Amino acid sequence: MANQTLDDTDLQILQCLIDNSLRSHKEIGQLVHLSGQAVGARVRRLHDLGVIDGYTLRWNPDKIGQTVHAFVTVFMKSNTAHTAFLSFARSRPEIIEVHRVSGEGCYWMRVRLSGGGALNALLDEVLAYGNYKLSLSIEMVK
Amino acid sequence: MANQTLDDTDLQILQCLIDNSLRSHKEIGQLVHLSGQAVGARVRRLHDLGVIDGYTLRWNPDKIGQTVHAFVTVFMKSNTAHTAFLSFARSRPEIIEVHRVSGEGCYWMRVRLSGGGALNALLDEVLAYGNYKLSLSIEMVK
DNA sequence: TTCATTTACTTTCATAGTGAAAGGAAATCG
DNA sequence: CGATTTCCTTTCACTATGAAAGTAAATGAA
Repeated sequence: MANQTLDDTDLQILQCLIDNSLRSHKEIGQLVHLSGQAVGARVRRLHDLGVIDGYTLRWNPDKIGQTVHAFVTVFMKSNTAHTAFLSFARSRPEIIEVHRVSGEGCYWMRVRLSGGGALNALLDEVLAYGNYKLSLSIEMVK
Repeated sequence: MANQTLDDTDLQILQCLIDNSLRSHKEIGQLVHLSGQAVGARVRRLHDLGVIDGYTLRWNPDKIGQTVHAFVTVFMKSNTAHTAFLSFARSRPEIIEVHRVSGEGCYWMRVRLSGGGALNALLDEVLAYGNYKLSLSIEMVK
């Protein structure tokens, strides 16, 4: 296999697919001056290199009733609570994303819920592991 | 057009596509007991209803050298800085996502950068609009 | 230099996925 | 009761795809 590095064409293809992963290789090929098959080969390489992890949707949670979008910074109350907290976080589908962070708090997470009641219930459960700070997203402006 | 509501099958299809948007309609159809074409029609409806916004990639920014992933909460220093800050944020490709928030600060944003130097430079610019709090993502654990 | 190898591409071809159209079954409604 | 609507299936034509074969340029060794 070739060089581990990506050239400009690879990045262009990547950007193009991030924008719309259904674009055909042929169409992308016209942009980057390659045949569709050559684009296909590069996409496969991006996959092999681990640059591309998978294909997914851009979608609208509030259209299925998940109107609350919030960010929660968690401050663990003890050193032993970490693994328990992690398995809790992983088990909850309303917790979309969790990061171990340095700076403010120990963990940061993004949650999506159907309303204030659900948020209240979730935060109550978080309290078992530590304190938190909450930011509600009013609008995603970018 | 039909009812505005989505049934369980629609949600199953949605979940399936979020997991892997390249799955064929036929394969999804086998899961939800429909023909591929019926799945296609429902996917089109999800599009029309605005539930599905587009198709994109799950990918790995650190593989292209963007190794720093950070969350920045911004506290505006004046009421007039908002629009300027927004156009600044929108113009910077390293600022991936921006939300207006209630709770901690005025805005929350996610940034991806090539290293500490770039982060330092970006934060310097943010200081023109207000103060900030920074959290570095050590690892995305979910 | 010359020949062999590698890399990355194009073209060709067989296969699979797609949307459009036509037709059918069940539910709704006057 | 028949008409309409909704949602589905089947069929069909078209397009996108990956595999294979062939080509051209670059690299490297004798």
